[in-house]
Amino acid sequence: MVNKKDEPSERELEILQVLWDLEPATVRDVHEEIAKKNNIGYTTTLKQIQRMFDKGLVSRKKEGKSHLYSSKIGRNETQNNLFNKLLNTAFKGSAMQLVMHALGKGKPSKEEINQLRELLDKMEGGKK
Amino acid sequence: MVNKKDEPSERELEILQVLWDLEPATVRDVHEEIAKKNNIGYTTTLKQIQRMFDKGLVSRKKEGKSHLYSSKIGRNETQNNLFNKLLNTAFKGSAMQLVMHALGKGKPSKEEINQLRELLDKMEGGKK
DNA sequence: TTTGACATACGACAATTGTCGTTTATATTT
DNA sequence: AAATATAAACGACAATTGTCGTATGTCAAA
Repeated sequence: MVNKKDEPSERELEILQVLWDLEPATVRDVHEEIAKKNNIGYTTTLKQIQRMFDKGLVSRKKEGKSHLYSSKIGRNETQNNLFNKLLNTAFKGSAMQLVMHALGKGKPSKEEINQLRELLDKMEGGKK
Repeated sequence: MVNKKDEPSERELEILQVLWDLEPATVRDVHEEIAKKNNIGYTTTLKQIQRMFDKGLVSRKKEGKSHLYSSKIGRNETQNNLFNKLLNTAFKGSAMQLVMHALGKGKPSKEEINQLRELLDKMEGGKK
């Protein structure tokens, strides 16, 4: 279980996002999604995905004339990595600061606020 | 006020971190810090900083034979940008999800928890 | 004023990333 | 089977990044 630290690049992350929702998906599928927001050619997406395959970021299986791709790293794991990176670089490891920051931004609904309170209670309970 | 989207690179961010703490600082100052964690040469850091200067990420002023550098973008602004990026890419814009994630990780102290509760109260208050 | 000791400036190089154009392979439709 | 779509494979190219080595400038001590 060698911890390969493959931080996906910007575009790669976009592609992974799509895959996590649609997988297994063809290059075309992914491209259509990506192309909604970015004006790039099909072969660009194709190349990107192929490189991801070479790096082992995604797996694939032949299906007719095309390939069906799936991500090899999970959304959760990736969130975790990126989160940690942000935490350690920009926020100097202070999760609290990050939380405050996050709360300051989005406007949580009443429900969400309560949900958070509960979580806090639980955390406090579970502590010594 | 042209919104130049200069996401600092990995290394650049490291350098900014140091600058935010020490500025105004010489290349040497910054390098000594960076070198604690990374085994790279002085000219590497120098070059990096010079490029940052060219890009307008930092400013400088001659002081004797060396230069004193300062960051031109604030820590806060940068945190904001990076935070947003993470939010939109990996967390699909759900700040709550990110908050939960963050709380799940670090173990906030009792005090911090209370601090958070207060913040929640305040937020709820400020919402219709 | 000559000599170090540093600091900066310059230029190079490899790897990665984002983008394509072109060619080749493979289904599918006549 | 021949023609037509599509998908994949290749190879290219420019920009960015991380890293240095070498050359040049400059302040300060001998």
